[in-house]
Amino acid sequence: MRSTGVKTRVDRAAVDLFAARGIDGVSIADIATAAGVSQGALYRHYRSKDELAAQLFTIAYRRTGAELAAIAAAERDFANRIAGMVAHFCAVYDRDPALFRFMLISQHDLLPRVDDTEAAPVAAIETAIAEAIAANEIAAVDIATAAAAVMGIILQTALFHLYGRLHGPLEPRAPALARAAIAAVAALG
Amino acid sequence: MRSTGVKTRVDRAAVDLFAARGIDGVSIADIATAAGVSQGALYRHYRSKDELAAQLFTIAYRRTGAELAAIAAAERDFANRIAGMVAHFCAVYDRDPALFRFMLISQHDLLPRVDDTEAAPVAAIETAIAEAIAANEIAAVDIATAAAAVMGIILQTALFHLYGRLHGPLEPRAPALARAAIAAVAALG
Amino acid sequence: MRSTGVKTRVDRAAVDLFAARGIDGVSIADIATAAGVSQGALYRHYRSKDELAAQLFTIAYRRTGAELAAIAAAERDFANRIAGMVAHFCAVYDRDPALFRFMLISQHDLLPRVDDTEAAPVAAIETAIAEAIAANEIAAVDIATAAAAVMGIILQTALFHLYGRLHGPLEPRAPALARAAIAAVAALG
Amino acid sequence: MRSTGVKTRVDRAAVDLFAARGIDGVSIADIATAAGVSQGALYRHYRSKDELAAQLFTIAYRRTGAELAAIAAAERDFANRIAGMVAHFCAVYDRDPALFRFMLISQHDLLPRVDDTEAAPVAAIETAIAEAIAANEIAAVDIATAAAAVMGIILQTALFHLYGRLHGPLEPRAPALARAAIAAVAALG
DNA sequence: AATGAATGAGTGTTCATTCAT
DNA sequence: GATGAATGAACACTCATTCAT
Repeated sequence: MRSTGVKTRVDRAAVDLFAARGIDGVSIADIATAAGVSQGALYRHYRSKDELAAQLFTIAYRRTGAELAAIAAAERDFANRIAGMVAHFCAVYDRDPALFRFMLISQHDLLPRVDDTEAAPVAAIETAIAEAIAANEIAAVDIATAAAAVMGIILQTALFHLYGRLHGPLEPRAPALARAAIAAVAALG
Repeated sequence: MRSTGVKTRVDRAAVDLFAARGIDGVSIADIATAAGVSQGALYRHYRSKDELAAQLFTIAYRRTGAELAAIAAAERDFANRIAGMVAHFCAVYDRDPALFRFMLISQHDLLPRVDDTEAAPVAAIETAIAEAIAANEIAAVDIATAAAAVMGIILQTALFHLYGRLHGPLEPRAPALARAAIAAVAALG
Repeated sequence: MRSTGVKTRVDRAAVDLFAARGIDGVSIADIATAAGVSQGALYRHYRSKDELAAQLFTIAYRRTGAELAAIAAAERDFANRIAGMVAHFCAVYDRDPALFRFMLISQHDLLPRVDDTEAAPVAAIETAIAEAIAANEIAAVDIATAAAAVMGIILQTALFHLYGRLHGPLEPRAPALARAAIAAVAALG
Repeated sequence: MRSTGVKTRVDRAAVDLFAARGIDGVSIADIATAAGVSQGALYRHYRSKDELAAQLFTIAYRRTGAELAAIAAAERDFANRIAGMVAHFCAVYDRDPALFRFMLISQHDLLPRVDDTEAAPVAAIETAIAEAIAANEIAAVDIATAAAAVMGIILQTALFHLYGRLHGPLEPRAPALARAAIAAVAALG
């Protein structure tokens, strides 16, 4: 039971600081101080600042992708799948807005490093759309375009919340967002 | 007396480099070299690197906001206003994807510095939605939520294009995106 | 004539410090301070500490090699060539013992980086030996072995001087060292 | 109660690594890993990295000095003493070239710490020369100068071998090197 | 007006050493 | 005794900014 919980504290501090100031706006010294750890200790868990950021991103990204895929697999039709995934996005946001913000603002740098393209959250959405088309639940649409609309509605809502344009938990908004997403996809047809 | 257009070249180089590597990934030396200018000359036009980035962002941001407002003002009903604005976003993207990418990836840092809230692109969209509600063109919806959906559909589409998920000019996609945006807003009601 | 002589002062300080404490025993801060220059200024002339050390070594190494070759070429027989080269080594030592010491102690690290094998001081000695054999001035010996003996006599004498085992300028000792070198080569035959 | 031979393994690993990369190029972690020991365990045998290097050097240095002195004492005349000592140097080199290289490249740092001047290998050579002069075996020469020539011939040959300029075991070369050393000393007179 | 050398604070990273377990 | 996580003081290097020319 050695766990001083160094890694846990480092991860938490890093996500919070990265979310607030961006990866480049945060120094290793900042993270170490916020985590209550020496700078050197950090390097026992991550080989570099780059790896720290990439790990945090990749793990959250893959986990979210896997959760979305599981949710979609558990629902029977397109509408419920979209509703479930939208609700999950909202729940993820509500639970840890800093992590969500970190992912939004660092995706431009870090997405290219995630090669596991199947683990992507967007893949779960694309799969749901593709299957809905195949099952004649919705009209044929370009899958990438439709997925962009769905993700855009969710992520921009989260962003507006982060910017203070929206308030309160996101999860109660999930049903409305799901309806909007489904309508948008239908309108693309 | 050749107007070397130092500022023009600096601005161009800065946008391209910022878009490609992020603001922190680009040094003043990089920009000066790419612009064919000395580092010192750069400081004749901008007091700091921060100011350079903020200026580039703010000007493009306000110009886009003003153009959107003008387009909305020139159209008579909600559907045409959304269509016009969506088409304009697409045109802006097609004309200068680097500028678009610069704005997308640096909004998290630079948006807080733009205090002129009326000049924001989102303000034009919100106004169009508010007026449509007032004119009973659409059902009452939360304006910010609806604006988020509209912007999300547009911006995420642009992002997918930047990430290589979509190809070809965006403008031909404008009508479909507009339909999706309008449908999404309607579904939120 | 901008010359603040930064490079000159950096080179001098670096050689002196490297000679006294070894390359790894000297920090960039040490060199900058000793040269009366900021650390950053140093990087305008050398891309890295490594390159600084390698440049100082390579230039002195090649210059010495070229001078030895010129001296050998100017003399008619083996005895005079060895005498000239030994005298030159002594003169180089007397003029700048720190540079000599720097070269002796850093050869293990830096020699592998000098690819120009013809420019080596040892090459001049080997050439003189090979030509003496060809001209039947001396008996046939293994050239590398003979060159090792000649260089060993010179360099170990310099080392003894650096360690305080010998005193006074080296040049007066040159004739005796040359005799010893020639006798050693002859005895190897 | 298995004598794990921690110290033995540490010493071996340290010599090999120091020889290959220099003292400063090797970390305690490197040595511990190569020796299959924890870093902490290393400090049970040596108080510091400095002390480790100094001990390894000093012990080998003194042992070699003592062996040379014994060899010289066992021979009757100058020629046989030099021959014996040269042969011993070659044998030491052939048996453990890494140790030899370690001593050659670290002598600049570590020699000043060996205060026991009588234990030095060079002392054995100087004694042999001094006694040969006293016994009228050779002409009077400056002892330090003559010792430098003898050691230079041996050590530079070893260095050439380490640099790949010479090949095969050194011991067969011992007689020739001894002749060269004796001739060099004679020529210095 | 323009240059680019110089500055110096700040960065990520390494590593000898310590010490709780 | 042995371990290896933790420390913290270096270190090499970068870069926005200044300023003498």
